[in-house]
Amino acid sequence: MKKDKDASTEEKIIEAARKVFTRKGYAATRTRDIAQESGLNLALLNYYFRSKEKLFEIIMAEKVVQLFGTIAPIVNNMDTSLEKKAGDIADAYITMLVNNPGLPLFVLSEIRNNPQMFGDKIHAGKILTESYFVKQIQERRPDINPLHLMLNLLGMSIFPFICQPVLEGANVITGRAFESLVAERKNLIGIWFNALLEA
Amino acid sequence: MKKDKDASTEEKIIEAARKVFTRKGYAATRTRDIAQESGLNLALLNYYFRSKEKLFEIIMAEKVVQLFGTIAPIVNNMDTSLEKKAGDIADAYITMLVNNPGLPLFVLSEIRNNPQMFGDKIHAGKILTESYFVKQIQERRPDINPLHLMLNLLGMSIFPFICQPVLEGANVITGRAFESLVAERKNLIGIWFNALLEA
DNA sequence: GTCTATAACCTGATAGAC
DNA sequence: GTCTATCAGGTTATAGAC
Repeated sequence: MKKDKDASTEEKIIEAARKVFTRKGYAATRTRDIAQESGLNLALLNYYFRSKEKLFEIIMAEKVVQLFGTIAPIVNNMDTSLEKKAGDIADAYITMLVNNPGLPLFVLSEIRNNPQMFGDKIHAGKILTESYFVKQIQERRPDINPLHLMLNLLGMSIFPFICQPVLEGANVITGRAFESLVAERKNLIGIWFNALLEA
Repeated sequence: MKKDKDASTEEKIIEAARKVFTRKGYAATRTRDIAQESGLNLALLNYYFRSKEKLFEIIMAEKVVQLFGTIAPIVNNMDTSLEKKAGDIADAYITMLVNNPGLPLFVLSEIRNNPQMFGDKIHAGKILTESYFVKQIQERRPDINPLHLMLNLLGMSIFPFICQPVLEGANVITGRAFESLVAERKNLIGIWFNALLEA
């Protein structure tokens, strides 16, 4: 884990851009915010990255991989059971999202704002339709569209983080308590998913 | 259902603002976009609503009520069982969201972008902690934080709509097929929620 | 490579004719 | 009430000194 102390100027800008873009979205962030957050000045952003848009594309590509790539190795593992995979997926997502709580809302909003910009760039399609995990679901429950169960599993893992700003704002559950709650879910979701497989 | 033909100028602007704000979010919409969408000119927006921000506040307040108010009458109904309520909530949300698929992503993003602006304005707190529905969950499963089951139920209902732009963009499921899929869930979610209650 | 100053452009809001 | 033209301020990007 490199720290700011010895980070290159380029890396300082990237790190600041990560923070600001993911917190406020593309349209609402000002390049001045990124410059200030990085402790550097505005001109350097263009010196290193040519434009706000180019800088954004770098961050966005990185975040798309982070969101959709987290479970890629799990869903195509041919050596684990359906039940094990479900638990692994929940665990992987929650562990990653506790450190990046704003990630899903950021990526999904930006895709909404610019649908044509992605499309093919997202391997979510493969995970949701062609993965070994989906095949295992189909074998177990040939009577139901496997997408239903995928959405339930991903929703149970990711949805709490999408709601976090509301839960915080409405004082339903905040800070550490929220983190404890989602940590509990690492184990519960596997159990719940099994129940859904039987239902 | 009034149509544009006899809608007042004020209503034309509101209707255009609804469309543009919910599709692109506050920061990314230009008042010019709203003017064009309404078929009117820029100056009229300020004539009727003073500023972009005031116009936005009207739309946002409306959308917050739409998102959080949809299930308010259901969760406090003292005459229905836990199981019935779960099915009713799924049905109410999905029915409403098929006509407003972008609503959750819009409202949740804007709250993230401006957390302090809301906070108290959202009765989500009451629904998630003080509703009769939550009491019924606690009675049935005193061993688990009822928020877990609320998040699962709301996630199963709402999460597919949050993913819709990705599902469309990655060609996983589009248009009519998506609508059929979520329609199926109106009945399935009640069954699934019962399974979670037992798990 | 890094900075300050500024150009070029865009956006929200208004003035004023009709 | 509605429109065109325009202002004032902010934002991205660049020029040019160091």
